[in-house]
Amino acid sequence: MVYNRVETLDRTFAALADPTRRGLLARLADGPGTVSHLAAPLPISLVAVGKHLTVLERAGLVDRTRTGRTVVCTLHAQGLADAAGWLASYQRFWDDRIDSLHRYLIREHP
Amino acid sequence: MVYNRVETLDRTFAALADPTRRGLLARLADGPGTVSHLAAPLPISLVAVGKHLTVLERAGLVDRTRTGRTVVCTLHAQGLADAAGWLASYQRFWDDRIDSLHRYLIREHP
DNA sequence: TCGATTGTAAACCATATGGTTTAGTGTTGT
DNA sequence: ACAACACTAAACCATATGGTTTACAATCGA
Repeated sequence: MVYNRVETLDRTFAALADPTRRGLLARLADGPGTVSHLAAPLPISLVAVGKHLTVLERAGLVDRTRTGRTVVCTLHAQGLADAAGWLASYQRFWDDRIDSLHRYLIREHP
Repeated sequence: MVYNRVETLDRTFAALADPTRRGLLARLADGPGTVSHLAAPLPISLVAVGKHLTVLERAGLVDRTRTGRTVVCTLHAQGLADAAGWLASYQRFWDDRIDSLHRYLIREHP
């Protein structure tokens, strides 16, 4: 595992520890959205949502692309895959029915 | 999923966000250990390790059982399984890559 | 052009986190 | 009995986090 990956895992798990951010990811799983659109249903300010999106971006979980004056956010699953890959190394502790090929792919091609 | 699980997910992901705690889990994957034993190779105080273990216990990731004056810690994978379960709902966002890699391996290395 | 819209930056606040040192509570071995 | 051991609790400190309000920059539409 590349050393830099450790810091990324830190950021990824820390990003996932907040329910607002997990909610944003769940929303983005249905498709891209602008910052305003993502913030609209939430009970916090637009500024706070912007900060959450910055955290998610630094964790490698979302991409932000500015087009004009709006910023469209999309799910960037690499961070999620990294976190899942780390957890997969512990899968034997709770799941006997493991797909060995899947584990092999995670391990050999992270 | 039970509603209360959300707070547990918060604690679980937050616990996993610290490299010292991930190291403790990796160590515990090889078998149980006392607090002193777990702390010995680490460059921080025993007190700090004890706090980390409290965090891991509250996150449902380790069990602590006192026997005499020593406390033996064991991996409790339910929290890890919960986190992996949450991530699994996003697996379709990166599984395509795994599938194509699988097809590549089958095609190039039959 | 100019006001409205979209988003970020800055400053601020309360609380949480990760570490320390020092005390304290049991437990063990001699 | 009692000193050493294993761990936890308490107090403390520096920094991080999640939220606010206000200010700012950039873009769009009329």
